[in-house]
Amino acid sequence: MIPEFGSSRHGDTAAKNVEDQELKQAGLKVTLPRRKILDILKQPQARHFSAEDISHALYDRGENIALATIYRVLTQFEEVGLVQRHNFEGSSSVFELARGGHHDHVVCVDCGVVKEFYDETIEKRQREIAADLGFEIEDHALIIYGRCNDPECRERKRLAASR
Amino acid sequence: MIPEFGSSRHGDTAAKNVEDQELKQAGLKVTLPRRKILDILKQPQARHFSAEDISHALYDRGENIALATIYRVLTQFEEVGLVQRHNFEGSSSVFELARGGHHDHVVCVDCGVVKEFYDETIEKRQREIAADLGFEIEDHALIIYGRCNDPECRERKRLAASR
DNA sequence: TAGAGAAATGAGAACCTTTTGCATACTGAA
DNA sequence: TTCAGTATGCAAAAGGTTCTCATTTCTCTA
Repeated sequence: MIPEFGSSRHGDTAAKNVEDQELKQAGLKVTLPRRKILDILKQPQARHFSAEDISHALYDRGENIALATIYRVLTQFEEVGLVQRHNFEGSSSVFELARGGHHDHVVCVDCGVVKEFYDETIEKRQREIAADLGFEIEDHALIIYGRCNDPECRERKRLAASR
Repeated sequence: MIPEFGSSRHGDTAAKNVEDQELKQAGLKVTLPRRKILDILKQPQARHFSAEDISHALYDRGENIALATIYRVLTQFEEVGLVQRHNFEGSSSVFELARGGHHDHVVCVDCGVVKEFYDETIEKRQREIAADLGFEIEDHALIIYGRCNDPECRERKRLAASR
């Protein structure tokens, strides 16, 4: 039961136990698909995944989970607050692990890279505006679309297009 | 050719001429479907339409335009800047006539009513944030979801659900 | 630790919105 | 008025997401 030396990668026993706890605390049964999907969502290289992205990521790991299950699991994760769903421009929803704090997004229209930000000034104004209009805020989405100045942008664009 | 007394409703000759000019100025051929759709978009009672909404509105007027055409026309209108497309939460895009100024939206999660606002403080912060992150702003979408305090909200909700 | 009952999964069909292909109809310039 | 080039209607297709249902997996209890 003690993780052996060199086993510290995804699928790691210790990591699994952590994830099991998270799932249980969220009120969800611990199942293989849920654990694997959570594992993908936690990988540090990326933060925003469409259902397809997750499917591909799993495939790359040699795992295979039905798309229907991925959608179901993501929806459940969203319901219990484990992930947030965003509808960026374009067709499909993207999901990201909820890490407590709210934040908004800047998306590059060329390469699709996503950056996050939080701005209290904006948050405050939103609350004021909603109140002025007689609304009780439930949620909000602020997405800035632009072009990033990253030299790798063009390269990423090419990659994204070839998928 | 002079509009007769009592003819000042949609379909009005004078109004048609105005719309014809708008279409021409936008670089589009004047066709019946385009004129009719523009006419629906201009009606004062509502501002935000999905393709279905437009289809139904046309149907109610005894007109009938293929959904495919409605989508094509809306896309063209968007391309020439006549309308703006928004992706509120939920499945379909909504379109509104572009009347010059940019504005953002507050949407009631119960009845779906949409209110618009413009706030220079938020606009300014967005520009600053984008600049800080090295982005050149192309566009942005800010949607506040909440519950309105309108007594008719419940009634509208019922109506919306029954559609 | 085996077994029952509840819940979750896989596979594919179904759904919904949006797009596309193609034959026909219309628009606008000559 | 004619004609080339577009636009439209219809039906089929596409893309993303959800649903159905038979089968499998979990969890809990005996």
